[in-house]
Order: sequence, then structure tokens, then C-alpha cells
Amino acid sequence: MKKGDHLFLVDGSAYIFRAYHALPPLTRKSDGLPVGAVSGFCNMLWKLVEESRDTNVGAVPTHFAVIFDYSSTTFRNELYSEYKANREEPPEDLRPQFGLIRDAVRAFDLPCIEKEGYEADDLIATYATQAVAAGGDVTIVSSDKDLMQLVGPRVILYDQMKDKRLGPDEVKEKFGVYPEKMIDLQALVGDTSDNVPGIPGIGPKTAAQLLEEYGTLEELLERATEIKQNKRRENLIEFAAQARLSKKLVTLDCETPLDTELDDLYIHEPDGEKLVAFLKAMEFTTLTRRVAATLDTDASEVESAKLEIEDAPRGPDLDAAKNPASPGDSVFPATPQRLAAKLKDDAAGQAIDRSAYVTIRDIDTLNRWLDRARDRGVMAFDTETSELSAYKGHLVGVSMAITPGEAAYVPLGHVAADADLLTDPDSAEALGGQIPMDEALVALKDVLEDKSILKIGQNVKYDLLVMLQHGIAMTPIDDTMLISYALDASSGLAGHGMDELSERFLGHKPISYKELCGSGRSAKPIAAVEIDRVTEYASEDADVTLRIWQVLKPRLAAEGLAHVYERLERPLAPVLARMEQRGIMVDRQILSRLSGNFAQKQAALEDEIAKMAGEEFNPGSPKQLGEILFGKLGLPGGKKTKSGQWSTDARVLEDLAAEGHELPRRVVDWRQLTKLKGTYTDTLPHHMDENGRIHTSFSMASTTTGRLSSSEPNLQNIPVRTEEGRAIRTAFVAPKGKKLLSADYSQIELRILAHIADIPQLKDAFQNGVDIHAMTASEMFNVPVEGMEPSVRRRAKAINFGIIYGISAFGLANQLAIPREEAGQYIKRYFERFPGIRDYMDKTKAFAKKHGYVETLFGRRAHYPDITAKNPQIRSFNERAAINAPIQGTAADIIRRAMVRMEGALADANLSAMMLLQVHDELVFEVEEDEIDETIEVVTNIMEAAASPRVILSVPLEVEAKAALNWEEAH
DNA sequence: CGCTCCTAACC
DNA sequence: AGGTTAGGAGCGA
Repeated sequence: MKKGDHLFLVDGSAYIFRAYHALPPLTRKSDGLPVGAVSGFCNMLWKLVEESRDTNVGAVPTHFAVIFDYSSTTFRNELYSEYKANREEPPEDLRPQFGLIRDAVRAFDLPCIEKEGYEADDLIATYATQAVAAGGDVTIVSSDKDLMQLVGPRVILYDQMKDKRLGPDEVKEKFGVYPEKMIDLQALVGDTSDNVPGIPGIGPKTAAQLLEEYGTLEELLERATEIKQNKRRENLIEFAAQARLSKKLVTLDCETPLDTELDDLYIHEPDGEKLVAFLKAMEFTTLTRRVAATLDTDASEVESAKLEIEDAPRGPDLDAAKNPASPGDSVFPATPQRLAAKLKDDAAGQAIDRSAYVTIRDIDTLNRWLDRARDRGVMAFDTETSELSAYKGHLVGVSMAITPGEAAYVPLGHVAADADLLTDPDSAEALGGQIPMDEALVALKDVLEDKSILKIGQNVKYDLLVMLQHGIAMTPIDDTMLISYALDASSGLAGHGMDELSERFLGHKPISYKELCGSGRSAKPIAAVEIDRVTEYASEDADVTLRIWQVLKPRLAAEGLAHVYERLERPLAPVLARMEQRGIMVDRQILSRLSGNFAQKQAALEDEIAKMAGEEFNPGSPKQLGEILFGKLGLPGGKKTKSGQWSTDARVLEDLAAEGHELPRRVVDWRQLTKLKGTYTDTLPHHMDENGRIHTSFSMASTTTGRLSSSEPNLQNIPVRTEEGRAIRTAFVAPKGKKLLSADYSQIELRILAHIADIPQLKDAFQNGVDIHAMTASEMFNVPVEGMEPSVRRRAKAINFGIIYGISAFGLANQLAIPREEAGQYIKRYFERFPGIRDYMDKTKAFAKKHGYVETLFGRRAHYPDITAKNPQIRSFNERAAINAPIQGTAADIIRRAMVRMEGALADANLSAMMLLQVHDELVFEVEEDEIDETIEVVTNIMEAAASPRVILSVPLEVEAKAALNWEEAH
């Protein structure tokens, strides 16, 4: 080797893994031999050979070698036994390909270098050092950061897949230090994948900054006491030895004894026939053709090479979930519980490697992946959209995972980061290409609607809605969020978001949306984030979803919750997606008129309030209001809030008003108007689409009891109580020719209580259509129902509701504004008249304490682990919640069942009514005027029969339904 | 800018 | 008193 020569060193081992992960492992030869990695490897190598023949591109190699790791143990293991200890065995379908890849290199007529006890990196370091000493230049084909330390004026690193060349300046840009200091930087940072310890709490940024300041690792460690940050200083001192060890581990050996001399790497023209023979044997038709053309070889004249395979190939491995415990495993005999436990352990043990994820930029690759999904019959699927709202968001890309770790992202709607395509034409180029949206959707539709392929999502309603906007109706589906919710709905910290599930069940923290896109002012749309980063984020989401599914799905059957999931959760997702997509029509003019009206009254009240207070202040500030009322004006203050402030809630102000104080009365009125205006009349128009419709988002997994919730906007708390509030409901309308139909269950929770607690008087009353609160009052206070005072009935009503809420004397006293002793008396009498109620409460509490959860009539569980808390406040709270949950939850289950059946029933009756909203015990539909009567009939029947046949209630369910031009009149 | 507190709308 | 979501004030980084 001499001056002007150029050595190419290919990091073969890294190449293999990248090739393996870049291609769907399904790639097999006709005899079933897996050859995906070989194929990828040959393609990359050929591309490199072709490129280096092209004098226009850059360096032309005079010397060339492909270098492999020989074995996993090296001299580094003697220094540190844990080195690379957590490396996983290579996948089984990759193992037989290692030998073939070395054959491939020989077929290319390139030196194939490896040496026992040394890593490929050490050999690369040695050759590179020698080449530079001889005056040559070096290109190392790899993207491994461990090789950065070799970069110098004459040595560059070439990342072929990203087509990037790294010299000293690029290393500095990427890591903040020049290559000379890379070793020190790595020693500080460590490397989790290789088990190089480094120093805790120091990442690449901090390390670069410290090296900038102190020069070298040694200097830094010696002067560690000067560091200001407490934790950082302590760690540098405590883990100094660890950093020195790390340095030895990451330092490459430039003096590896070589079996092949540098000069023997001299390049020569590949032997066309030999290479073509090999490629033909591997059945790489496209590559064979290309190589034959370039090397001027007639492929038809060449016979396939004979190959020796060192390790037997095997068929496609099965999902852990499909291939449960077998004899010999510790989980045998395979109870569902043991299976679930094993799956969890397995999942937690599998590392997640984001660098293995693939970006799919052409239709052929996409089709290969989709074929993989067809082969497996299962895929995890996720969509990325321009906004967080599924209805408004535009598709930016989709990701999928076929098996754990085998995941890819398909960018579809990305834009150049800094978006000025005119002045910066390269930025469009830098995107690297995307499959045209329509073309990709056609391919995706076939799989997403294929009944034989299960699509697993996390919060799949979101993806259903996004795809629905593109005319794709995904089916069948599974949803990890809903599975988790069915298994673990609880009031505590446990949420069902993907990041939480991943940390809980996989022990892995995925990239958060915030990390990807930033937040607040610096947030950028996901479509403008670099595709490589989105690939990691989105593929990881699909990958993690698939892994979570493998852990959680078997638990459903194991824990007896399959019915809840399959009948109450999963089938509701598409129903809700369609409801959200339809939206409800709102009359903008009505809202705007109301806003104006409210504003006038509000202003008038503000004037009065200021006059009465003697000064201007913000009545919207409880703090300021408290100071005025209880400080300046010296009114008697009642309640205090948690933080010790005077309470100024409506109750307190109304009590003051009742004593003749005008100011609090005005503030109550002002507050109401402000609320109606700020939350409804001013805000709802912002949520309207171009057709005047509002699309809420229903959350299926945010309550403990099984109720839905609604947000953005919340359409489950549209005012109804006061006249002014009800006016807002008149703005919810039906389009011309249609009406809104509202159907609501009458007293459903009390009916369920009557059934569950088995209270004869309550059951009779419901069976005979008697006024339930009047009946209760009559029993409690020994007065006839006829001619009963309204206040007596009101008290009984409050008690009935209190019972459902897990009554306490404190709460009832508050509600009725009576002394606690009196409330206690009421409760006592109630229990005497309806002893079954007390039984129910005691039994429910005992059950919850024993099991940690309670159940609805349909088997849905709500968990209350804190019900055994020492703190009586916390314990009592959990007891009340546990008493309420079966009642509220059963009602929620019943309306869910009605909703799941509703669309089919309407279709069977040839009715075009569309279900739009659910408000806990009410369903709202949009109905053609000439179909109203029939629709009421169907809707009422479905709702009233919704508990059957699973649960036969001993009280009838009654539904009131009415249609009108707007929601206020229909209700 | 993001969090907590307070209040209030619904069933 | 059970289950929610939302908006404004106020506070601290």
C-alpha cells in the first residue's frame, strides 16, 4: 500500500444485522431456507462495489476487505465479564445465514477477514492504522459509533444506507467532540447495548461539555471535585474506576495480529461467473440479472453453485401467545395464570432495538411487509396524524409490527422540516421519498379489511376513525388499551396509555410524543419531524403494542374477563368511531345570539358587583372574592377549602344570599353566565366543522366504572338544569328533513340497585310504575303518597341518590343542609325499612376487601386496592366508590350492550337513523322525519332489552324517547 | 409554560 | 356523596 491508495473496510457483522432487519424475514428460497439477510447483504455489497467503480462518486478503492466478528468472547471479557453479556443470541432464522454470507463475500472475490478473540472493530482499527501509516486513505463502511474514534484526516466513516460520510467535522457535529476524544466520551457515557458501564447520569451532551472543559477523561476524573453539580460530582468520584474500565473496553486494538497482510487486500475485478453462480443458487433473480449485465456475464450459461448449509433451516416461528407452554417449561402444567406470568416475564426480558426498525418508502417493500402480515395473520398497526384529534388529523404515516422487533414505518404525508421547498430544493430530496398516499392506501386497505388478519392497535378507535376518513373499515381488531382496561380498571394511578402499559408490562420506556415533537412553543408537527426519528417512534409504538398484546391477551381468558372485553369493549370501538365521525349539527347563530345575550347580562352584573363591593375586582377569582366578602365586608365565612382558603362555591354564596346579602347572589349569577358563555356558547363554535357539525371524542377507558367520557368538546355536560343553560341545547339541531331523537333510561341506577340488593318495595314500585321517590318518602316518614309535600319527596330523593353513591351522614347532611345527626337518623331509618340495602353494602365492602375489586352484573371489574387503607378517610372513600361501582357500572354495561346492538337492529328494520351521542343513560339519534315512530319503537326495544339474555333483571327497564327539532325539546 | 386549585357543567 | 371534563386564577421555574 502506498500514498494515494485507498482502503475500503466493510464492517460485515454490522451489515448482516442491518440487512436482516431491513427486510421481512419471510424471504426464503424455494426450499424454505431463510435468505433474507443474505439477500440484503449481497444487495448492499453489490451497490458498494458498483458505486466504487464509478469514478464520479468519490473514492475508488485499491484495497478492499469485508470484516466479521469471529465469536462473542474477546479479550474484553477478561477485563470485564459483563461485557456484551446482555447481548441476545442471534435470531434462529439468521444463524444459518452467517455461513452463506461469508460464501457471498468469497463469491464477490473479496477478502473475508475474521480472527478468533477479536471483534471486527479491532481488525478494522488495525488495518486502518496500518493503511494510514503507509500513506493511504481509508473508508470504513459502517455506522457504528464505536468506530468513530478511528476517524481522522485520512479516515472517514461511510454509512451506506443513509448515504452519509463522516469526517472529523461531522463527528464533532454529531457528538460534540472530535474523534480523538470519542474514546473518552464513550467511556463517560457507556453503552447499554454492550454493557459498558460509563458514569451514571452522564449522557452524550454532558460528556461532550465536560470534555470540552477538562480536555481528557483523566484530567476530568482527577479534578472531579471541582464540579459544581452535587450529583454529577459524586458520581464522577464514585464511578471513576468504572469509567477507566469503560475506556479500556471501548478502545479499539490497533495492533491485532493479522493473518492477511494489508497488501493482500489489493482489489481485483470480480469473477463474473463465480458470482453469478452463487447468486443464482440463492435465487436472487433481480440481482443476478444486474450483476450479469454489469460484469458482462451470460447468466443462462452459468450453473448454480452448490451450497453447504451449516445449520438446519426451520419454519416460521410461532407467536409466544399461539405456542403456549410445553412440557419442560417451568409453566407446566399450563394454567392460564402461569401462562400469563410467563408471557410477562418473557416480554420483560426482550430488549427493544429501535435501530432495527425499517422505513418503507416504496410500494414493493410495503407489499412484502403486507405479505408478511398475511402469512402471520396478525399485525400491530398504528397511525400517525397531523393533529391529536383523529377526526381532524390528516394521515402522516402508518406503522406496523409483524413479530416483536420486526416493525416498520410508512411515511405518507411528511413535509420538509423547514418547509421552504423553493429556496431549499434539497430538503424535499432529503425526505428520501414516500409512497404516494393513494397507492399505499389501496395496498393497506386489502390487509386492513381482510377478515383473516387481526389488526392490533392501542386505542384502536383512533385508528379506526382515521382510516374511516380514507374509506377503510378496519376489521377484525384487538385493542391493548381496552384489554388493559377490562383487566385493570382502577381508581389509582394505573392508566391505560401505551407508555404506561409499556413501562408496566415490558419494563421499557418508549419515545414519548413530546420527545418526538417537542411541546408548547417549540412543538412542531409530526409531519415535519425527520422521517428517521418518526420511524423509530412510530415503529416502536407498533412493536410495543404487539408485545403488550402478547402479554395481556392471554390474561383475559385466564382471569375470566374475555366476555367483558369481547362483548362490552371491543365491539363498541367501531360504533363510537362512526358516531364521532358523524358528529352532531349545531346552529352557530343560536350560540352567537346567546353569547351576546350573556355578555350583556354579565357586564351589568359586573357593574353592580363592583358598586356593592366598593371597588373593582375579579369576581372570577375565588381568592379576591373571598377577601372582599369575608375580609372587607366582614360577612360570616363558612367552609374552608383544602388549602385553607375561604370557600366561595355556589353553596356558600347561596347561603349568604338567603341571609339577605345581595352581592353573593350577583356573583352566583355572574358565575353561571360566565360558565355558560366561556365553556359553551363561546367555545362550541370553535369545534364546528365546515358542515356545522361537532365531533366529540368518546373515551372508552378513562372511568373506573365502565362509563364513557366525552371530550374535545365534552358533549356529556351540556347544560340542562337551568332555563338559561337549556337554551344552549336548542342550538343542537338536526338538518332539514330530520329530527333529533333522545332516548333515555328512566331511573336506571335505582332499578339496578333494587335488583342487585333485592329490595321488595323498590322492585314492586318499579313493576307497578309507582313514583319511586314518593314511595321511599312514604315508607320513611309514614306519610301517604297522595298529597305529599314536595319537600318530603325531595328529601327521599336525596337519600335514594345517596344510597347509590355509598351514602355517608356527612354527605347527606351537606346535600340536604341539615345537621349530621339528623342525616344519620335518616340513614338509620332507611336501613330499617330496607334492610336489604345494608346487606348489599356490607357484602360489597367485604367482597372488595377480600378481592380488591368489585364486579358489575356483567362481570366488569373495578379495582379498589386502597379499600384496606389505614387512613379512615381514604378507606371510607374507597368503600363508597366500591358500593357505587357495581350500580353505575352495570348501567354503563347495559347501555353499551344497547349501543353494540343498535346499528344492526336499525339496519334490519331498514331505518336510516344514525346514533350520534351517548350521555350515560341517554342516546341521541338523527332521524328522518318519516321514520320517527318506527325508530322510536326499535330504539326503545333494544334499550329496554339490553341486559338480556346475559342478565335477567327482576325490574323492568323503561326508556323514554322523544323526537324534536332540537335537543332541548327532544329531551 | 406547565402545574395545582377552585369552581361548575353533566349523569 | 359516586363518576366525569373544562376553564380561569395563581404560582413557580
